[in-house]
Amino acid sequence: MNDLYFNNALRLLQSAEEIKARLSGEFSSVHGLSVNEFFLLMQLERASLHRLSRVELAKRMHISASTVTRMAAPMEKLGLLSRQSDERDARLAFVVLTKAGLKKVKEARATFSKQATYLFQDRWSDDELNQFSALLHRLVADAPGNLT
Amino acid sequence: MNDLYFNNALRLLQSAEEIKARLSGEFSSVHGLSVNEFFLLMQLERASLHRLSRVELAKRMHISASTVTRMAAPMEKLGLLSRQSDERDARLAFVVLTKAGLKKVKEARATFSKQATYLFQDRWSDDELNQFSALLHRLVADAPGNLT
DNA sequence: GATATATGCTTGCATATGCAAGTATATTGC
DNA sequence: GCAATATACTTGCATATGCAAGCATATATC
Repeated sequence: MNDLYFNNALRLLQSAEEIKARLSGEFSSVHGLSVNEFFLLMQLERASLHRLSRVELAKRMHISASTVTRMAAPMEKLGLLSRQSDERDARLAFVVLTKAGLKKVKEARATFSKQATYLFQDRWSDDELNQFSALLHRLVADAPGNLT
Repeated sequence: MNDLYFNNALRLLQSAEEIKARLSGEFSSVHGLSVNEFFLLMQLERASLHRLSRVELAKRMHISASTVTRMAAPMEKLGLLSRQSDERDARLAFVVLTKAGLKKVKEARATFSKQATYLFQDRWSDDELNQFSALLHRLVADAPGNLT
């Protein structure tokens, strides 16, 4: 058992929980979104044509296909998403970001950015931030849903 | 909006999700535990007298008190935990790690460590690991449930 | 071209979790 | 010492999520 590996992984997970806990309150009150819904919008914002099949979205978000179905339904009612079928493959049901969805994700991104700033600013230097960013990049660069 | 802060926070959250997704499968099949149950055991392992009140445990884990109640019940049936009241304050119901629970958390820690090793080894040098660890420490050092 | 297999999505059920209300006990203010 | 308030825990309800089964469509095999 290597304590250096162990501690790093543990600290990373605990840091993520801290951040997520801090984000979730503001997200729901200000934007009416959960953090996961925000991530879904970001995946679509980044995708070509602002759309993804449900299965692809599930893979990128590390969630099940059924969860995508159920997450998308209420956001579609709110007008943030719409549904689009594929002409060639009738099985496909794309989740598409609407104009309103695009606006929403940009607003929510500002909240996320503000919280991230609180977290790192005054605690880390720009050099350290860049180091950290480069190291994390190696962990997520080849992940299917990497948003950075 | 500062993209450096934003990207770091996002990468950190995405890395954590990657790791958690990778861990959860092996944890449930090998140890019969969820990752969160493992974290609960680790909190108790680290606590003085191997015990914590439910409220304190909830704070350290960023979960609600009711979730602690419900997580502890089945683990108590399995003999990993027991319940202890306080003589002075009858409201308190400590969650106590049993001998079997201590054994289980040590086994599970080996799994966690193995996965952490897969993740970082060959990708990061020891120097980088130490840098990363120090930076993360600043994020979680003052958190109530910091396990490192 | 018919059958078998694979893929994408949805739905039923089980589990996990938070919030708010309820209950029991402690503490505070007077 | 009593009433008001605070704290610790539990429970009912609502929401979120995964798994497995089911359905529709596509692809492969022959």
